[in-house]
Amino acid sequence: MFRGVNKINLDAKGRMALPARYRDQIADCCENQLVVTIDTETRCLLLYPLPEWETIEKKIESLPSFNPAARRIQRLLIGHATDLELDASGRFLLPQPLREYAEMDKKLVLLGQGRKFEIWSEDQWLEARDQYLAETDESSALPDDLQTLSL
Amino acid sequence: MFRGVNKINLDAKGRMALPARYRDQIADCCENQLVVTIDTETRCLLLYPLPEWETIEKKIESLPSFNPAARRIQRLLIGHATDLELDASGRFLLPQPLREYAEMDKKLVLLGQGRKFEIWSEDQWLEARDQYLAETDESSALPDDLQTLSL
DNA sequence: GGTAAAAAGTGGGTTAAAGTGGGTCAATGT
DNA sequence: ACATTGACCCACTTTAACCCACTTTTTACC
Repeated sequence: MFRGVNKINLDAKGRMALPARYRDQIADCCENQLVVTIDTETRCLLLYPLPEWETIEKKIESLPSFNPAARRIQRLLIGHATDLELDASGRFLLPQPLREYAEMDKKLVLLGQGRKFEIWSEDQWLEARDQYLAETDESSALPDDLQTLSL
Repeated sequence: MFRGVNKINLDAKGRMALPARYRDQIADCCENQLVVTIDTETRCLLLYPLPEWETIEKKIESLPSFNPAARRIQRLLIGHATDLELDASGRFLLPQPLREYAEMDKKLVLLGQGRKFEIWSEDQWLEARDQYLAETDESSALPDDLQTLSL
């Protein structure tokens, strides 16, 4: 389970370092094999351990090719999914097209999100977060089984 | 499983290079024998490892010849299918009629799509992608078993 | 709490590999 | 026979993988 916010710098070559506290876990669960792809709703990236991604990919891939909604998801998610491997110092290269998509410059935020991470440009993240905060919990409709969630 | 976006240049002779990261896989699964054909829904091309194509071709061939929709698919897909072989530097020649169909000039995008690739003119791809992104996940009707897909 | 040591983060140089362009020659068909 | 096209080969340019070194932060121990 990945948790937490991490401010990270992208270097001039487009590399970012995975924070040290996640490295053991990543080495264990996927031998440093990761997959990044785009988030289709917001301009951020999703980072999965390879096995985790593969289960998702299988479901998406087996959808009927003539269904337009299926093609859309396949092209967006599988189309942008890129294999990554950590280098000796725990860094990886973010593919240029994905950096462009998420409007990334130097300052990034890595968000732990359970079985995956999200990677945001810091500006985009702060903006999105403030917007979320501006909405009240009541104003956004939750699925039924979450109405009773107790924090 | 093929994944990912790759920006590729078409040279003056109409050749494109298969990105190095796919070469081993292609050499293994089909000894560099590929088949390219058109996508019937959008102006892009489909690139298959030969064995993969053959199974698809068999299915298409066995469709009833008196069904007009079947004839359409047969003519379009099988009709445009062209065998390709990688040269020593991992490149292949895209047949001119297919280049015209997909409105290709210099800048291309190769999209990994599971068991096949898609090849787009970069302009066409960006346009199609932006259009997909403008649709929300909710608005596009997915098959039931994917409604619950959790990324 | 301060200091030293270790680890993490960061930057950048080097080198090998990938990508790209183009010339030549052989094959094909007119 | 000639023109056109594609296969093969070679050379140049660009990129990214690898390695090393420096800075900063954290941790441990005094």
